[in-house]
Amino acid sequence: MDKVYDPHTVERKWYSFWNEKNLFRADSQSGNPPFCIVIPPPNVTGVLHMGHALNNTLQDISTRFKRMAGFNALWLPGTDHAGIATQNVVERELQKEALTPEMLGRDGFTERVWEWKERSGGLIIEQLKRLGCSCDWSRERFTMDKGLSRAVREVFVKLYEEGLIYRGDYIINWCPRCKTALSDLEVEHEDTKGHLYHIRYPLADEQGYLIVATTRPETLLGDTAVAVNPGDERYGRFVGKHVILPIVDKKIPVIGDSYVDTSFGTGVLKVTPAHDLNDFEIGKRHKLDVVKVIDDDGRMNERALHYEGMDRFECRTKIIEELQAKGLFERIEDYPMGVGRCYRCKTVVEPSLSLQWFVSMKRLAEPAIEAVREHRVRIVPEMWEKVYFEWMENIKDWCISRQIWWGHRIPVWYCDHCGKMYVSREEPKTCQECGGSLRQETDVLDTWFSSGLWPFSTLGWPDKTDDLDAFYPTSVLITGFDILFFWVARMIMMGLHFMNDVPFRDVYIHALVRDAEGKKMSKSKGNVIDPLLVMDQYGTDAFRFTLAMLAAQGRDVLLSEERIEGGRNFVNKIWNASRLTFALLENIGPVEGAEQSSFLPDKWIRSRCRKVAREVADAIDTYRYSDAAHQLYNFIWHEFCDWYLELIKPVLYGKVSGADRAATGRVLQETFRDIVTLLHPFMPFVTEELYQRMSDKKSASVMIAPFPEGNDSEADERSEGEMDVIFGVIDAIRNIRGEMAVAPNQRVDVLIRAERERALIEEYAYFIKELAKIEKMAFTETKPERSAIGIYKDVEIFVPITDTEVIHRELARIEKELTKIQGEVTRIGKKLQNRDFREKAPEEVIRKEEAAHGELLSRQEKLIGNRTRLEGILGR
RNA sequence: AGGCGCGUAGCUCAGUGGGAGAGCGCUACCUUGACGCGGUAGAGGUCAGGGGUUCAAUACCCCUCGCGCCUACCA
Repeated sequence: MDKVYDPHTVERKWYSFWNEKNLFRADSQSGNPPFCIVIPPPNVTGVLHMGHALNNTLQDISTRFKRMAGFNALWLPGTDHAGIATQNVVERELQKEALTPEMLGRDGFTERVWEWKERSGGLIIEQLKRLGCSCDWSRERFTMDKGLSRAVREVFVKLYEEGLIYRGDYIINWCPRCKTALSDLEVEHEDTKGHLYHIRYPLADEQGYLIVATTRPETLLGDTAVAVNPGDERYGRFVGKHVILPIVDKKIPVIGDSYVDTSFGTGVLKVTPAHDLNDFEIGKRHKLDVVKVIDDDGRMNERALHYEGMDRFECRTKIIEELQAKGLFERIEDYPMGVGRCYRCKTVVEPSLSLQWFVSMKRLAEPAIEAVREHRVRIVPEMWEKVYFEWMENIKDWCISRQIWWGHRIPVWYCDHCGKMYVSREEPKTCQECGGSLRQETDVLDTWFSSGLWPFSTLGWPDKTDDLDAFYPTSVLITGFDILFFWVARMIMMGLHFMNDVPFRDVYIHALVRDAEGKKMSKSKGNVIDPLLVMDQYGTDAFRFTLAMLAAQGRDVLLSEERIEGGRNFVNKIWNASRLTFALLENIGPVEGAEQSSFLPDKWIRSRCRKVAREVADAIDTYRYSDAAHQLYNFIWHEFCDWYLELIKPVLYGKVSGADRAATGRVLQETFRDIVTLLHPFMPFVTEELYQRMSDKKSASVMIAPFPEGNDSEADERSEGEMDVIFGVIDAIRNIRGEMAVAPNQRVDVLIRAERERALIEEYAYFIKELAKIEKMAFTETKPERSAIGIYKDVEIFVPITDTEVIHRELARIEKELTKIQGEVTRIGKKLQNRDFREKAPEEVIRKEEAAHGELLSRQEKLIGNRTRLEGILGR
């Protein structure tokens, strides 16, 4: 084995090994309890980024753990067709060939997208495999495949029949770049520095004008009224009169509507029902005309007079110029405002009146709110429940139609002749009313419409399948908070509505990955760390383990190369520990028939290992991945490597007479196997490599090795307590050596004064001497004069001092510690004298404080004793 | 505007109603027969500030300041 672990040589081989052995596969007929996760399907256009890496690492940890713990584990993978994103990608590709979608036509274009999908769409799946994901690839799904498309149609038709889907004219968010409607969630809000323009609208029947304040002067061309608050003393009298709409020179009414805020702007509101949600509502109340002046491509249309064909933002400037020229411009002031942008292409979204399809949400939301309130779906961390409720309780109808070609085409047909509409699972041939020919609706559905069905459509719905029986509801959904509304909430609503049961029992919401400065990683900021490069450079296992360590609940994950380096060092540490372990075991030969060891370090490490196994299992089960990883890190590095391996070296090298080498070898072997097994969910590749090298492996793969049973009742508290004494004594001696600047390789003599612990220390004297680098160790009844003192509980350790300069150093050290102790003694002493404390604090706390107080006093006394002796030597 | 979250060692972060922790960084020493991607020891904190509840607060409540995020139809 190499001195340094090389991930590249081992990682490749094991993934195909698992695959060939069919270890990823779940069985719907299995008698084992089910555990199921459906993957948040990445976009087919996607390449693996840090968010995916974290998300899928956590899913894999849970899945691998549950599989090893005896569950019938299914991690169901797949990808999302990502309507707008994918269409954009293919459009860009066409551009290179000087083609447009229009030139290919709808069928030609979608064919191109499928081609593209077959060619490049599998990239992210391959990257997930590199990450080590143990998905059941035989069940991989795609939101546009036959089965899922059928599920989409079924849901659309059912909801329509139930009156929960409707079509109508409403103000929606329009992206002039993508040329499609967007749902409210697909609009990103951004604070920008805007302006408030004050414009004069001349009165029609008398002198003067009303001054209107607006952030969007270009929409003036579509104004059909001016509104004031009817109770406004300044303007009330104008209600019912008219003003002349500037530039257009058209008479429009002044209306009274309580929506108008008298304290905002001038108190006069221009009303453009076709380009503003509130104006639209006002327009409905007052039956106003609706004049659309901006086209689907963001340019002014024929209703915009001489501005026809001009870009909406250029028009804004020109309109102001024209108003100034006409003396109708009052003034301009800075005004911070929110601008909506398309989440795909960042173009400023245009609120626009449009005929679209909607899902009526209220009735669907109510049971979904209940389900979370009653914890039939448990959201972890709980804090996200509030966010969920907040949104669900104020939910608005969902615009689901998109004016693009890539996606599930809405299953609605219109008769060319009589206009009758058919909503149907199967394509109707001709109009039943008049026999006329039918044309299918050209719009497709929002991608999230099909994603919302994912937990049951992937398991075979609408058919009744074994998979649905076995795995629905799924166990847990693991995802980031950024798609809580987009996806999680909708799955809960759809699952309840169509399956009559929640889609998953738990939702674990993990943090976002950010850079070391806490900034969101983005290509434009140039602060992205590419997970694939990281895996190349540091190894997949190191990367995964680092992510798990950083994935504390409810916090952002700040990733830096230094952290990953730490992960790599840990993997390397394990690698080297295994080199030693294998060498030691080979050295002593077979250990299978060995006796149960009575060697204290053996009993101690077994006890610790069982506890850690238990804690790791608990932590993964409750999504505390970071806790689990830290437990393992500390146990393996600081207990197994730093202490245990060092303690057993002399035994296994045959330097301790009377030791049962085989018994200790057996414990080493068992413990090492446990460690590798416990680590496997976190670092699948090295652990498989090491497992396969073991002479005592229990399964064909560590992937299906039983997860070590942790059991607190088997904890060996007595052995742990005794080891603490040994550790305490060694630490005390090392501390003195360090403080007195004794070189690490220089052996020292020590005298030990102990009563109760004497037998134990004597028994393990050899090990103490080895680990603390002691030449001669002896016991004493009296306190030697010329020595430095180390204390562990009642045990006093003396290291003789020869040099006067060292005496001064020791005195300084004692002084420093005494100061610290004095503070503590005073603090606890006060507490113990407090009558309220003695009366009201729990018995246990009082005893604990008394014990601490006593120990401090005894330590203080010992230190003072030594100080007095040393000062005596110096003749003070 | 409302909501949520966060301010703990130089940096990044855990943590808990009763003796302040980790990783990295830093200092000193060390080729101890697995590992320098290592070992041993060490320095470093009024747990943002103020008030309250409590025998006891870094932790629970309120306020202030600073930072981040989400939701929102005030033009």
